[in-house]
Amino acid sequence: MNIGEVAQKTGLPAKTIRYYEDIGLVTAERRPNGYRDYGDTEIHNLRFVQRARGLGFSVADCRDLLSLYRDRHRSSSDVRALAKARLREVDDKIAELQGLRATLDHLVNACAGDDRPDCPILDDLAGDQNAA
Amino acid sequence: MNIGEVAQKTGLPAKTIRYYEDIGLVTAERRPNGYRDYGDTEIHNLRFVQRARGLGFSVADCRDLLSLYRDRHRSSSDVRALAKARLREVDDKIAELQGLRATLDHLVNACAGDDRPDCPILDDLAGDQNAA
DNA sequence: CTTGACCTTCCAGTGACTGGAATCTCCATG
DNA sequence: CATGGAGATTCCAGTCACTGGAAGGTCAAG
Repeated sequence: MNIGEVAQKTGLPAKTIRYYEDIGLVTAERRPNGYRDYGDTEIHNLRFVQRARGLGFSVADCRDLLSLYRDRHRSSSDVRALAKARLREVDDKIAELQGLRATLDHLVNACAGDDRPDCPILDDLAGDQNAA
Repeated sequence: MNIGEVAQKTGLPAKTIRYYEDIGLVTAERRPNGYRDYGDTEIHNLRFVQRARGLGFSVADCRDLLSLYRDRHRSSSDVRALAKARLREVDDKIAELQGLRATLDHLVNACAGDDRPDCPILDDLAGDQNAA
């Protein structure tokens, strides 16, 4: 199967698929004419990576997950550790963003948003103690 | 004031301060010896950028915010629009991460995490319909 | 035989820094 | 006055995960 068809089937851009080959994540055979040739296994692996990336795993994580996936004798605890670490990252990020959200919301509500120049948002960014 | 002192006062790495000058965000005068020379205004602007970046505004946003800050005749509505756009971004990101969190949490709970190879997490990534 | 779609490689750019090398300036001490 | 070390300068390269674009090879249809 040519890369274009794979791109259509998976929804991954051809550029990205080539990139994954460049970094040795999912490689393909070559035809005599130099074209990449994909089979079911490669498509499967690409979708695997696509899902993992969708869950926010780094490409390095994907590499580990793929190799665990291919290892029939892995322990599920190894995989679970990766997932838990990712879960912690997500939790941290959510907490951080919720803090930001509160501040931004506060500032947006404090600001009249009219034609006048007074702006508690800028006052706050400027470090004005009486701001917002 | 030398860049090192500014770095200490603001907590910004000297590298970052130089970078901000490179991209024309916060510039400094030069002494005859070529050293950058910072005054209160520059420190103030650097802290302004630092706070805005802390709220997740892009460097491009910071540029806009700084120029609005310097413009005595700006309308607060312009600033408010930027803050509201940023708030929306944050909300979207939080929603996305909460979706991921739910999936990850589900998978982590479904996985025994022991020495056996069975792993619902990998099954799910592999697209196994009966997974997790 | 030509056209156009599709494939190839390689180089450069993204955002916001960060690390490191080579060189220069300043100040204090011997 | 020489020297040493801290701190300043510039410039180049790397990060992460792609993405865009140029230049050129391949293939099937008309």
